[in-house]
Amino acid sequence: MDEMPARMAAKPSWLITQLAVHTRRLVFDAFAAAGSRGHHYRALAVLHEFGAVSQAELGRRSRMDRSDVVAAVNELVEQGLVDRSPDPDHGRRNKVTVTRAGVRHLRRMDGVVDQVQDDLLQPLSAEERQTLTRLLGRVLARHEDL
Amino acid sequence: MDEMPARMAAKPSWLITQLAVHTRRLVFDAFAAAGSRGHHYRALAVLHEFGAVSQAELGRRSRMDRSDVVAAVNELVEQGLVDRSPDPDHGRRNKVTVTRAGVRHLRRMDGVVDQVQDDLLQPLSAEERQTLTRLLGRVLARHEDL
DNA sequence: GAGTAATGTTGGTGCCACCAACGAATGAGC
DNA sequence: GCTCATTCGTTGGTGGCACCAACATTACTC
Repeated sequence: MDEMPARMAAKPSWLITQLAVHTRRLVFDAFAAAGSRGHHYRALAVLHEFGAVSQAELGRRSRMDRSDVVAAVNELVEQGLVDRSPDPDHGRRNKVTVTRAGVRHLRRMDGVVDQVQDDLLQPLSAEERQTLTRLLGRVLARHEDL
Repeated sequence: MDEMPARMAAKPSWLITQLAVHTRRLVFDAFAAAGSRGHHYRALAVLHEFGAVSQAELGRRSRMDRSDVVAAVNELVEQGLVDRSPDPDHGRRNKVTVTRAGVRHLRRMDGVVDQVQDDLLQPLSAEERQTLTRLLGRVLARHEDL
């Protein structure tokens, strides 16, 4: 691989965005091979951990725009992995729930995701992986609450 | 900010791609405020550090697709920041060079980029920043040569 | 000299984040 | 109660970034 400018190679912003490109590809390929996609996994994860929620809350918890949630839920409904029904207590709101098949699919994808972590962090020791995760978590947290 | 699923919050792949979103926004906004863009900075950095190169090499060194290089160089030429001329020794190849104004612009953008690093890593100490940079660099290097 | 590779260019694709607007419905302040 | 602001689902669209296919032209390899 050709050498890149030194001023770029040393910048955290470059390292993060560039590594994210590779990461996205790993994740995308792994999901694609299993017939799924990132948005789907995120939605299923939210529904599994927080129970039935509205699409709006689903979007907030999975960091997705409302409009993207619509598409994701549409696709998941079509695959029988979630159910969408109007919330009886709440006129406008939808209640989205994972199906049995959805939970099974989520479990499979959990395995896929774990595999990706291993591919991604291959050059690092267990301790280094932990350090990296901790530091990234702190930086991200800072940027999430403003 | 709403809580996200625990299985996601702990995954390096999630932390990296999600932090990259915030990073891209910081970089994009900072560049936009200075009337520039990421591709432009990358191209100028390559030209400044490696001298006059072909568009193909420019793309390889800045991790851009050849087609994206065409657009970036077009725009930079229009702003007078680079010159594009046919390589005399090489029929098909173009020789791209930074202009005086291009170097000045690059220097300004260097300052902008440095500021972004500070915003980005605010919660970390100097030592932690160094650790993070080193770990990210190692992981990225691994994924760049296969 | 013939076949392969590289170059610049055009014109796409797709993911992901995001925005604007809208009608419908809920919630808060008074 | 009634008004006003907010929330919700949905449609349709933007833009950055990475990437791919094809093509004509030129260089490189054997």
